[in-house]
Amino acid sequence: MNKHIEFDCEKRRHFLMELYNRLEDTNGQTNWWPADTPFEVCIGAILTQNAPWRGVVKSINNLKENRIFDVHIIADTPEQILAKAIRPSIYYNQKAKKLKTFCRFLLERYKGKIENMAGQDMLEARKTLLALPGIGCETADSILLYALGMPVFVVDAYTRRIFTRHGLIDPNWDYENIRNFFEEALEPDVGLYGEFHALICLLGANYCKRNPGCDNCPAKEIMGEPVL
DNA sequence: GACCAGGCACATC
DNA sequence: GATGTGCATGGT
Repeated sequence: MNKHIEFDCEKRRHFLMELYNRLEDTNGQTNWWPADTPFEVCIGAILTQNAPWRGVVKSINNLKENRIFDVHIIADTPEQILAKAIRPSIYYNQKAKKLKTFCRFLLERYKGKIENMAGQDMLEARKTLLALPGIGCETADSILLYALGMPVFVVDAYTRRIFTRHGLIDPNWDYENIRNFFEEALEPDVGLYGEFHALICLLGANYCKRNPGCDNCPAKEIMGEPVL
């Protein structure tokens, strides 16, 4: 027995677009992901794992100020030095390893440029990224969408929490189930996916964190009363 | 001072 | 294959 409301693709598309438009009306264009280069998107995607974004900004600034922010230099910098620079991102020892592994991978396979993955088939690229240690579904999809401009819907903790809370997805669904929920219903539009994910994150951070009743939430009218 | 945030890997059952 | 646990900062 599923607890969530089931609705066909067309109705779902309608609903999601209504939600998207409402969130955009409230917040405007987010222009997420904030990064100067596709490489910076990748580094940010790894650093933001279970960490607030403000810490990631500090970490990236530290890397830049220390002139480490370069694929060759990160690959060759001792973990301790990296860890010190990315301390504000939490789990800095683990993440220092991840950054080095990722940069070495880029150098070995793509001449140090993530852009060189862009010609690859999307599913192949996804598989390649997921095979790397430290890159899970959300991180891989963030890289595919925001660094490579591939139409993948990024699912994060907020997406799960918000849509579960309102009875729109099943609490037991895994990452792929939730991704399909969006991708089946929406056109594969990179701009739409990028903005939608960002708006969901804003919604989560501003209204859902410690507000089970969803008071004052701009999307409540469309999403309905919380059921969980 | 407690709580928890835009995950992931690995151990254990 | 499902569930639990370590990682370990800094703002509220």
